[in-house]
Amino acid sequence: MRARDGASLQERIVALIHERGLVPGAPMPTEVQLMELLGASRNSVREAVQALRALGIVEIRHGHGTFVGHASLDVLTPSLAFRVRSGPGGGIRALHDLVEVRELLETELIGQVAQSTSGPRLAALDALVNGMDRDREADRAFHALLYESCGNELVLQLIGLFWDVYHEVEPTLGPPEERTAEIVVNHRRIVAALRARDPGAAREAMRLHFRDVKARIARAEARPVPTPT
Amino acid sequence: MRARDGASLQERIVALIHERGLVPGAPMPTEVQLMELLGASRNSVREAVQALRALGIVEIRHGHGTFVGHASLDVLTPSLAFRVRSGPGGGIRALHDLVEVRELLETELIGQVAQSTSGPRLAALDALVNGMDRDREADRAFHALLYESCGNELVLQLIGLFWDVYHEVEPTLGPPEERTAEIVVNHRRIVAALRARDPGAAREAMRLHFRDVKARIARAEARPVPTPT
DNA sequence: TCGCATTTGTTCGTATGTATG
DNA sequence: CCATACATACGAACAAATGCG
Repeated sequence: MRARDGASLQERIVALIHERGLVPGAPMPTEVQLMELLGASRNSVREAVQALRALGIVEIRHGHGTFVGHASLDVLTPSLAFRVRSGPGGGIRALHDLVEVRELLETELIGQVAQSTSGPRLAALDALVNGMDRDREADRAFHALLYESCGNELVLQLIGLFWDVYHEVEPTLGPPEERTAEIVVNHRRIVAALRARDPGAAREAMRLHFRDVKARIARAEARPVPTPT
Repeated sequence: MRARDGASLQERIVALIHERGLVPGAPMPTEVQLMELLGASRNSVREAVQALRALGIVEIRHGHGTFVGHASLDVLTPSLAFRVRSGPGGGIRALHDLVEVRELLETELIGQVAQSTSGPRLAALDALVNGMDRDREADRAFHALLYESCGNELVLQLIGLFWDVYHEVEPTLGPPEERTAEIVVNHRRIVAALRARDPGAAREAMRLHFRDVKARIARAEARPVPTPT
């Protein structure tokens, strides 16, 4: 193990996880054990482990130990948010691209689930729409619930990730535009299309929803750039 | 700056980048400068910086300095690859989900570019298909070139990321199945649909392409799990 | 070509905070 | 309250890579 030194410590620790068949939640070797396993000092081991923590590959619990992580996509929020913010023109363009990817995914997905969304789920979606003016998170839950029946955990996390990044960057666009009425109408239209089991209408409703989101970005683009303190 | 200690060093460094308006490629403060700016020891600073490096937020050049990174999505390859591999059942299910997301994105995108792909681009695509039996990377370049005209850098990187992760994990499925003929036929069908400027046919051709990819995964699922050393 | 300064990479020793039994 | 195990943090020193005069 100490022999092959082409790989970085970070990569060697990942290889070690796979070799031992460690599954998410399993305890990692302690720092001292990693030191002797990898033939490296404590600080080098810690730097590698911190990098893996940033990637969600391990989880660290202070005073308790280090454990194999689930590599959930939400750990990538800082990276994506940084990417968007540091884009040209204050990141307006990057934000537009981000929303467009959400639109791509969700228009395609909504067409797939349009004919198979159950009655109880429709009722739950209705409830979320009703709470949208009060609860900010209702929108996030709405979009997650829409595609839950796909059984594709990755796409759910991707959509959640993009939602998080958008709502982290969006406040920098300027003063919040409260257009709750528009938003609610757009979401009701989506649910109505699902209830009618009409994939084409569902896709169209989704496009209209994102048309408004992109319009908000376009308005911010036209406005003078807010001075970044 | 030294005052507020609610945020982690990692977050404070990111905040510092934004406060100073540092753009990708710009030089970061040296480790010693970060020490005094953040009021932390060198080791602590290094651990935070290494985490940011893993996320692609900074780039480190030994003996030269640390620079603001581009947060390109390909740094997320280890995280996604780990996630797929550590999924239940050797990650077959997670791999299926991954390919399905690619399919979602690419079927939607191909419909968008079907009517606007220029002649020279079509010729370049033809050339890539012809080289696919020899050059493994030709497939990656093909899918990247398809959507280049969208002008959405994020979606290009996402598709590249998924391609990389798939081809990193795929060899663990078992012995390579060389079905170059099938692959070439599928890609030719896509180019033909673009040449005919037929979005519906393009989407269908893309579906057929991914149908074969998913079939390969399904065959691997039926096979006994290869013992992980 | 050489030597020097700068910067990151690695290691050691030590002390402190935290969770568990 | 104590003891143990673990992660966190700090300071100092030396090694290695890069750039420059």
